[in-house]
Amino acid sequence: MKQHLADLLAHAVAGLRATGHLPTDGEARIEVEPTKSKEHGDFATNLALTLAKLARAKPRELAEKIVKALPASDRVVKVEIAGPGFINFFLNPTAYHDVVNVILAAGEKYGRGTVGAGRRVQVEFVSANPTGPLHVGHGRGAAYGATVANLLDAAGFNVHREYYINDAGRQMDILGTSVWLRYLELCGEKFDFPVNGYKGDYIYDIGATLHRENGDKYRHAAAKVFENVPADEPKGGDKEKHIDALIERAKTLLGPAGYRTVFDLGLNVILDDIRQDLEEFGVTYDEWYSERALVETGAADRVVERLKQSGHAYEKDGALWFRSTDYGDEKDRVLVRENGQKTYFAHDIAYHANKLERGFECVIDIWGADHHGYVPRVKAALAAIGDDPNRLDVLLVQFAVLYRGGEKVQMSTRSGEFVTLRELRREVGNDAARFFYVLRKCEQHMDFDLDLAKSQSNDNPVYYVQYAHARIHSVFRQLKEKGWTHDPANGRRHLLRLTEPHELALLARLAAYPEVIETAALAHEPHHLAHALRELAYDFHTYYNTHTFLVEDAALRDARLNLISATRQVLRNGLRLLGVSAPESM
RNA sequence: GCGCCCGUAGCUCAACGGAUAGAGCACCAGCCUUCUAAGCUGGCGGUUACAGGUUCGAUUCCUGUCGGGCGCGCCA
Repeated sequence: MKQHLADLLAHAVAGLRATGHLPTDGEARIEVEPTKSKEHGDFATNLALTLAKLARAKPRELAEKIVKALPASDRVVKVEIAGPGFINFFLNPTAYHDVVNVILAAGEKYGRGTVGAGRRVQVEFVSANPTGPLHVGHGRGAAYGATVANLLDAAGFNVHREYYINDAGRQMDILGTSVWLRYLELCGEKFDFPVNGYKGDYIYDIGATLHRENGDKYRHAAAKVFENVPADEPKGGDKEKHIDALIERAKTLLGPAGYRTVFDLGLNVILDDIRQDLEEFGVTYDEWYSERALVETGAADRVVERLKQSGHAYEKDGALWFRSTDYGDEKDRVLVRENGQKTYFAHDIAYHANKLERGFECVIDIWGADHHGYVPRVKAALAAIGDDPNRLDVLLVQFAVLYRGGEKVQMSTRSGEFVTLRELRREVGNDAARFFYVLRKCEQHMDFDLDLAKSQSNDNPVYYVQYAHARIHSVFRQLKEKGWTHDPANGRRHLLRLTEPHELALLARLAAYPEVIETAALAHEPHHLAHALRELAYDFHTYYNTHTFLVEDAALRDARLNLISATRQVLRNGLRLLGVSAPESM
């Protein structure tokens, strides 16, 4: 419909240009929007306002000319000029009826678009360190990323979903060492566990597995393990130096193969847990990309070398620095540490260079907002190695604060008192979690009301939308009980009977759905879809409350059943994109 | 101190630079013999934090101030 009006306007503009009423230079961007108020018709364009300057004419006068130049259309009953120069289109109500046929014919494909056809994009999200279970912060990134990816897919893009496994680096060494130390405790060794080690219960479990499968194979005397290791913090030492020395000791005593076994056990157990958690949450990936693999293939070395060769890196204080300030970063960043180890940043440059090399037109990263300071340096690095930093779009997801009984749920990663994603899913269910997480745009701080998410009432937007879907199924069950059947072909012949304001509103909402998908996909903003579904549910519920569908008049009945059947289809399609179930009864 | 994000109705949040800034909740007044009351109708509620600027037009863009969150490591 929108396109049809845009075509009419384009025709008018071309006509005005041909007759010299409009200059031929300058582009005319034609924007047609659904109106907010019925007084302004069904669709409106601000074309005369945007072209006024170019045409050196008053907007309203230009609008007159445009309207005169418009070709006739049987779908448009009236065109008005209003306000400062808006052109309002009033549609023939029958123009909307066809959307019912379109939806029923397209089925689950209704809403899919083609803007992304032939374009490959990558969405990397969650990518939490495999050092422990996912918490509710990761949950938002998971729901958000999965939905953005689904939307892009629906908009026709070729989408690659990826999880970057941070399986290299110091944090993972700390994890591996923590596992080993817990294992040593189970072997009977006595010592103080390092304050900087990972203390979660799951570390004990992994240590126990190690012990069960290997007995004393990796056992070394505590005295040997802690010999000459700098003191830990409680004993007046430095906790960082303490844990680093323990990592080195683990590597020496266990040897490369033994260390790798312990390390990989920790990594794999936790990664499997994360994978399972996400899968249960309806979040799946095309690829799990290993940082360690990237390092082991020499990609990180090569990218550092490139920066060195091109003069973007320099040595200082025994380390190798990237001059990111040349590209607007606030300070230069270390690539290779004094101890010869490359930083996470160096690996990440290699990773992002690799992503772009893989030929994605656009690469989307979804990060927690606490990583925002990291964006300029990654973009700087991409620019320095000759890539276009604009191909990388980083979405920063703000934290979600949980509320229960009107009180903030206290969380602290430091003390280990964080709420896990799994706990949240258990408490409110996958559907509510997925829906609530994408109800706000990512840069918005979110208040997550657990009580609301759990409540089975219309105040809960998830139930409200799901119930609309279930209610339509219920109507069809009632139909059967009354001994009637739905004749879609008959309904199709009598769609003209749908003239009630509630029906026209519902039709307009259904017709707008594909555009919602496109807008949400291109803007990477899933909340548009969540809101649109709530509004669609609202239109349906009010319609339901005002009119009876199962009337004696078979023509009207079938037409209405076609309409609500189409509504059900759109609700199902939309919920599917959000990763929320569409129940048939509640 | 510097940087990024946010500031819209009592609360939670919307609004490609467009018309009279919208929803839901809460509150107030009505409604239930109905295909599910898990509902409906109406009402109340705003100097879009503040001050400038850009223009036909600013919640939206720019500058500054104030307030909240986050970050500022040779961790990841």
